Amino acid sequence: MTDKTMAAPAERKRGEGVKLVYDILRDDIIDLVLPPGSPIDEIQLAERLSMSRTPIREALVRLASEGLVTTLPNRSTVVSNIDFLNLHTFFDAITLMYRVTTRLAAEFHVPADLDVIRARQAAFARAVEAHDALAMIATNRDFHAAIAEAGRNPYYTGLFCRLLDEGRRILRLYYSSFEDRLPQRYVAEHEEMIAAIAARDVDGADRLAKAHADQIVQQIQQLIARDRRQTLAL
Amino acid sequence: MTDKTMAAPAERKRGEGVKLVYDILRDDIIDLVLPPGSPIDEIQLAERLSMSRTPIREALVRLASEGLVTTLPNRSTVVSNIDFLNLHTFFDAITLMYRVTTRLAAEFHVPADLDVIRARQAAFARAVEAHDALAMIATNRDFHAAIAEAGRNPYYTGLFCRLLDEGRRILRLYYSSFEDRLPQRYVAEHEEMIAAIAARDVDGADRLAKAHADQIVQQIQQLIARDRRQTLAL
DNA sequence: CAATGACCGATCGTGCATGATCTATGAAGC
DNA sequence: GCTTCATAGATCATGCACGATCGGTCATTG
Repeated sequence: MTDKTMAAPAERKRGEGVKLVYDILRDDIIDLVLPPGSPIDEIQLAERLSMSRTPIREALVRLASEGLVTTLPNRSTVVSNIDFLNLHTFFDAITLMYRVTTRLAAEFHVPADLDVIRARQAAFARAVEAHDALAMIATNRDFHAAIAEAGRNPYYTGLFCRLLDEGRRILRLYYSSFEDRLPQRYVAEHEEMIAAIAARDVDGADRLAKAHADQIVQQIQQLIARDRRQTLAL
Repeated sequence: MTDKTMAAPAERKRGEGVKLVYDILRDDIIDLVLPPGSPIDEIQLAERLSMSRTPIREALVRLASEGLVTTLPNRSTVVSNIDFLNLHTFFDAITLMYRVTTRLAAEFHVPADLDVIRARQAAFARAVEAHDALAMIATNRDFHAAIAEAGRNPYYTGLFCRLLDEGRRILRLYYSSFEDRLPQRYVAEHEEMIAAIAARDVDGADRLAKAHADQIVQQIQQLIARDRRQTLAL
């Protein structure tokens, strides 16, 4: 479908086939190259990637267990829908994960973690500078994932990354309506969070994370509300 | 290996093979029938369940994505170890999940949820009555899973159930050392939690959940410490 | 006579079985 | 101790069969 997915007849080593398919599909789903509801045909994919159906099925099983695709028994497997009715559960969970991961990062980080976090923040700032909304979404996710890693709780990082990826899908739906004021604010908030983490100010980090999460939740809700009005206006 | 896993040559419908293998392996891993580190041979399993390797591989992929098994590339897949060094991350995460799920249950439950929760509590009480430690562990998990369901946040329930299952594995290692005093206390604490949920007392439910979680964490830590001493005494 | 609904077969795609191949490991030989 | 080779087991390819959907045909009814 995309040029990227077409160009994969290169030699690949044994044992990397499943991961290859998994990564491609995961990226395409999160980037909405495959929009929710798209059917995923094993045979087409097998031909496109010039491999057999077996590794593709295994990648699909993995994606299904993470909720990114839904397999209809004996029929097809489709990209999972975004459940707009239960978005509040998403907001609730991601806000909590923002908070606990940032808290733990302030508590348990080591100097090397800060280097990674600052590098991710720099990438985010560059994306904002370049007005590249897609890059902003991706680098923002990486920034917070790095903070979570510094907290060193794999249970939280696992859930948090899932939620961040789901957030990427949602934001992609609306990224065209981004304004420049908010991203600049995010850059500043990120800097404050880094400072709190570096100072091992757990409560401060928590407070900033909560405020940051509320910002993002509010932004998404506004984007959705705006979209609703436009839809109704037709 | 067990009689249960042997008895599976019965007819099965198309599309249920993977789920069958997945459920059997999952139960055996959580119940420590397959202790951590056990190698899982696809061919042996295929012969034992009289099916081909394909559905077994797909079940293993699913288990791997949930962290219950670890696949060493191009070698074998083994049952994942319990990481005793990082147990504190487990305790931290499960305590938080106890709290948020109980809070949400107090907020969002409907009357039918309470029926399920009370039924699970009755089953737990019966297990305590019968001094059946294994049943206590299992029914306790079901009780809290029911509370989480009543909270209606699939992100939390997903992580919480994973943590509860991991807790089952840990407890199984030490279940022989259970005393009768603690389970009785758990029954009483469960009753208080139900009352708080039914009364929609969010803060009270939170407080009780935290106390309950602390109890359980403390118990596990004591069991481990006792085991350490015994190990050193050899 | 036209419209609607049930039955039936073709077709597509998944679910499972099995064969072929490669890789890592451990044992044997130098 | 290093190299070579045999072997076990994972990884991938391919073939077959079942199940579901879709279109057509025919009977029934207004």
